[in-house]
Amino acid sequence: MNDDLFELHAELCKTLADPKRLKVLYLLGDGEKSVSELTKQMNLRQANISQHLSVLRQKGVVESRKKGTTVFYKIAFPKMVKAGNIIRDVLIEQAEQKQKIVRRKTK
Amino acid sequence: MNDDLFELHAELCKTLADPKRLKVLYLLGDGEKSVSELTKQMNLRQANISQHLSVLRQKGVVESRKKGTTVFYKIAFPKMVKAGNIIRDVLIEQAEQKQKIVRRKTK
DNA sequence: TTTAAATATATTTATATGCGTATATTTGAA
DNA sequence: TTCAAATATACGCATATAAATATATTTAAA
Repeated sequence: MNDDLFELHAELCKTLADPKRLKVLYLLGDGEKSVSELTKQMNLRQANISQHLSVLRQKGVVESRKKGTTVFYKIAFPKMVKAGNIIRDVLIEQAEQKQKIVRRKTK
Repeated sequence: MNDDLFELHAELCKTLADPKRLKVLYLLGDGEKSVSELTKQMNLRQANISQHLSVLRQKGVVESRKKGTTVFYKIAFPKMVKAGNIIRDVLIEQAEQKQKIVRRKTK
């Protein structure tokens, strides 16, 4: 196993290691969206959204398309995002399990 | 979709967003290992390994077991690591694709 | 060609994180 | 109990990153 791959993998994780960016990807899950659409749905400043989109684009996680003054973003590698969703499902499972344990203890 | 889940997910990604920690998880893939074993295989200082293991343990990614002065670590949620491996596979695919494009262009 | 809308970027600030060094803690053996 | 081995932790430093603010850029329309 090549160490470079761990570097690459870590880079990707770092790219995804931000709740705002994860939410952007979630919102892009059902098709491409413009920056202004994302800005509205995310309740964040436009500059901040652009910064995050820039990170995601540089790392190849999203792609952009320009029409007039509007820029549309979409997910570049759906498969990769699917993997992320699996992780999220595991997290939910975990959280539910913890809840059960807490309930049992407090009974 | 609850925003807390994105926070949780980001936390996990942050935990995995380090090449050393990913390598540790890879090494733990075929069973539990002691800190000293990991230190040897990783070619890092012992303190540094302990720091990384501490992060992984605090986030619930690994579990530890003590026998004498030796502490053994193992992966806590194999399913989660499996998801990580899917991501790695996608990364490899991507890298291979890029290589092909480069080859085509340089011909 | 001016203007406004949409988006991107530069800069600053605050905070987080990894590593190295040194030291503390725990445990078994002498 | 003293010592050594295995592991963990505390501290300082350097670097990376997110957010806010301000400004630049691009494009269409008036």
